[in-house]
Amino acid sequence: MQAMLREAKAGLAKLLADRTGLEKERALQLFETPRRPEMGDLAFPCFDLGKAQKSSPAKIAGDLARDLDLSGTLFSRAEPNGPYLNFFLDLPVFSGKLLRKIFLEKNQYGAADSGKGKTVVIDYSSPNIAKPFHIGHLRSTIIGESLARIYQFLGYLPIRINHLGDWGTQFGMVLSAWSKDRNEDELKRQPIGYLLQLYINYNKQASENPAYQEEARGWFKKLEAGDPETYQLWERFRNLSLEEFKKVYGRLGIEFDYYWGESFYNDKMGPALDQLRDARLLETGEDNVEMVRVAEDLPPVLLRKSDGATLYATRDLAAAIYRFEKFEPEEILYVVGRPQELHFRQLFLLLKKMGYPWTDRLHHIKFGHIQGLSTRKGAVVFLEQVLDEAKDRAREKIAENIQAGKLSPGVDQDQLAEQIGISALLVNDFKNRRERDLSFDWDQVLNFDGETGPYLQYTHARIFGILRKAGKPPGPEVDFNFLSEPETRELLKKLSLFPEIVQLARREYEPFIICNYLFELTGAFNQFYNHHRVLGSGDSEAPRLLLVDSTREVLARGLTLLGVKPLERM
RNA sequence: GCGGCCGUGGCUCAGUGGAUAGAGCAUCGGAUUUCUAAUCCGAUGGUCGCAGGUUCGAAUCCUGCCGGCCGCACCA
Repeated sequence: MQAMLREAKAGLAKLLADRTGLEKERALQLFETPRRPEMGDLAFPCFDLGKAQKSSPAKIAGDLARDLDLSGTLFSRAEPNGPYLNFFLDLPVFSGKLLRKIFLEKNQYGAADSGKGKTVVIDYSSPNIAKPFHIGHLRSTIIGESLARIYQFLGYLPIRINHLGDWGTQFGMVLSAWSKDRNEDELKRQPIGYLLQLYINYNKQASENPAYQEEARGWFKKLEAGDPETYQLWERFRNLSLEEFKKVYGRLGIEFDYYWGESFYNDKMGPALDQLRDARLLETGEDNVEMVRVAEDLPPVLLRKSDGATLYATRDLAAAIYRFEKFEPEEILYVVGRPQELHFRQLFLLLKKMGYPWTDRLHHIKFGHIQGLSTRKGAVVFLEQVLDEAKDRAREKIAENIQAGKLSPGVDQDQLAEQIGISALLVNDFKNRRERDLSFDWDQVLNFDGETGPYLQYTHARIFGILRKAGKPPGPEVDFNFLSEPETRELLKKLSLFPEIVQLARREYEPFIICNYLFELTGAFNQFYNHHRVLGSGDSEAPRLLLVDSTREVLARGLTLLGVKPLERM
């Protein structure tokens, strides 16, 4: 699974294929990483060969170890170990190749042009207008942003779309509530909080009194019909909410290309519905609702309510068609929670039924929802609260470090605390595979020890410390024979994995893979750091400086791909 | 009821066909005259939910059961 440099493996695979008759591709797949470093750097299990040759895997491993000619490869020797054939890197050759490559490619190490000329539309974040940005929205926001950066790094042109929830019946409620009891001062003071309050109160009343329900629907119909006054009011609410959201995006360093909320597709749904009608896919059900049956074992997709108003699915339908026609993307990614899995399955099937040939380019990038995100009293936790608490915690540590003389009092403490807090929050999320439900735990978010954002940042800052004090820039003309200790070897191997890690993260739409890798990388670096000095280490100094600088390059790039800004001191 | 996802040390999670199942937190013990101790080293801790099956080999694949979460026509 974990792979060394691709060429290194490919070379070995060819050797093995020539010698044994095994297919090269198959051999390539079989490579593994040995359980423990002493066993070797790359392992080849011989079970398949044993079966094919009707011989014992252990004997085959032994024979191969004796017969293979490794000259010209990155490996110096092969050793049988039971049914495994273990290869050992020729470290000076390997480190020389690797570190020179990173030195030359700089922040493009791991990048690719496989996405050149291709566009990918990413639909993410998408909070609801008039509702607070709580930490449940964080996942979509940061996963989407990270994917955008990963795609960009691989040469794609990402289109970042924020599919704001700015349309729908719930808006009718807010408008209706406002019409009954408005408070301009409150709206100015805390726009989202106030609009939310209107919505909550109204919703409560509506559940008891059907007349309220009716009235809200009436307001939404009016809005959808384009009534100027209603539209203006709606637009005002929308802008107020958007301003609030942009504050959060600013803190996270995120900029969208388009804020095309659901309202944006208001005039694009008609044609889509006509098309469905022409194709005789649209059926009329109970109370005149209009719907399409997409599969026998799935519920039908409702596209029009009995009062003629549209639904979420109608807008998503129009959006998909519009986006595809406008951008002709290689892929459209919907970074939306797993509870909406059925909705997207239906949507994709619906588009397929309409005859669009690109429906296999649509992907629902689902993620688990956050458990326990409410306070003891049961209120939702706002994202900004969490961010501010993490920031406070970081501020304490910064103050300690200044006191201890590890950090100059001149640093921008607020900016630093902000960045550390953000990394804590983001990494707390990226630590887990995205489809898993995430348990939100204050103690965990505010703990800066171990596998955390601050750990990654701290490692980066330490590296900067060394480079700052080195006094001279690292160079590639060094004696690679001095990079030989076990800790050094492990760090080098981790560095070599980065390009494939990025590819894998894209293939699986999984920022976690990069995050997890960064923990392996920084873990290896910190072991190296605690066992070996760089500055003043004589002949080792120059090669170690190059190694450390390469680590900085990869760590900084990895953090950036996660949406985290690397810190130079902390 | 139907469908989907999940069940791995006290807690949070990696590992999804291969070697003695890993990490972080927590607990206990240790490391700093020298590049930041937000670090590192060590110890304790697991019948991988349960029962069958497939395989040379299963945490991983198949079947059944138990437990939890989510979704299932006019919310988004």
